Amino acid sequence: MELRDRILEAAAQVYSETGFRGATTRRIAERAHVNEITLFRHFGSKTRLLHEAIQCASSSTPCILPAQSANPRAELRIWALANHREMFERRFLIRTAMGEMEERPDIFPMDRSQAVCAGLELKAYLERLQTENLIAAEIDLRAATTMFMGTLFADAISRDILPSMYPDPPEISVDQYLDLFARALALKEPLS
Amino acid sequence: MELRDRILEAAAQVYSETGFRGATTRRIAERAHVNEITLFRHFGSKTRLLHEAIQCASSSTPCILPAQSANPRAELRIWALANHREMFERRFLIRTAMGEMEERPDIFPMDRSQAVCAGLELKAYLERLQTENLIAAEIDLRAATTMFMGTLFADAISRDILPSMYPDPPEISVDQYLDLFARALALKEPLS
DNA sequence: AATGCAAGCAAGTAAACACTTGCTTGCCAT
DNA sequence: ATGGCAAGCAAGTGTTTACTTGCTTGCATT
Repeated sequence: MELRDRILEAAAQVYSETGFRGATTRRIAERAHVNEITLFRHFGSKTRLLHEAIQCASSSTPCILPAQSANPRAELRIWALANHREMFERRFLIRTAMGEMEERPDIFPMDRSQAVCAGLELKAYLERLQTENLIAAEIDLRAATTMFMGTLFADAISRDILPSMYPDPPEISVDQYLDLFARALALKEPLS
Repeated sequence: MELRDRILEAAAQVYSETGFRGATTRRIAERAHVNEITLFRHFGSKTRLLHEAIQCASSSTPCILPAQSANPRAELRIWALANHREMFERRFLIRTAMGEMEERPDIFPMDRSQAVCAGLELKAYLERLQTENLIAAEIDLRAATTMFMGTLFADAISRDILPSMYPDPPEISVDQYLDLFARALALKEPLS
């Protein structure tokens, strides 16, 4: 079962680089070191192959924020870095899929994407902190979540094409974002 | 000279919807209600036509922050809304161009894009406020600028494909972002 | 040794693509 | 009225595309 995975990986790569129209069966076959006909024997059509390949390439194991928060600042740091890394590693796929979203809305399940799930998890985590009075009560946590996720997302997909805007490595940038975010939320550390 | 502009507009539209490969000369000609050959007579080749069309479609008149800030909060609100609107209206072009950035890096001049210029302007504006002690001195304004621009940018290009994440209209969302941003900066209003 | 299956190879099909050529039509200024 | 110019139309070029068919090769199981 090694060949099938090799084809799927090649297809996802070529799609990420050149989009649906640019991902010709010839190019995918070359990248996978496989005869073009093998693609059709395994997946039936280019469309089905790319669907499966993108599904595979976009699935990920979500990073989880702890239910009991001992050190919110440190926990958020680890979580934000992990999520930024996930999005950054998939930036080619994300950018291409977003660019083709109107033409092929079903090829990339945005509703269950990394960013949306992570956003929901972050919001739940912050709400817990708010009930523990570690976050000011008047803060709108949905806007805060959207703002922070937007910051991480924009960084992950723009960093490599706008180097002048993102001169620092992700670890430093995420720290800076978290500093500002903590100020905005008036985040307090829990007692002892 | 109306025909030339009609072709350019049609080309930019079709490109935004379907990308470079999808923007066939036939489709562009149909959209512009023009014979396909007219495209070649006017622009020589598909590549040159699309280059010019995208150049046209991405040029914009930047919204300017005042040099003397009387009411930072209100000034930032107007500025942020105008910039969000600019990006939102061009979201199809931005998404498509970003998706094809590696394959065709020169087709969309990202370095001089709306977002980058706006970011520089915002940073200069905030630095002025910081020298007037309206912003806490220890704030890293470059990170703050990147964060706010990232929030605006992610909102503008994701809002229509992730409605569950952006339920409020832009005017309300931008207000919420500004609330949080002002808290993060510890922004004060100038005296009298 | 015989069978079956997975993969490769050669060749071809119909459609779409960018772009060209030759000729016709309509309009505007002289 | 006549000339020039901008646009349309018809037809065709060579290339690339997804996908098919017929046949061969190699390997693993019985």
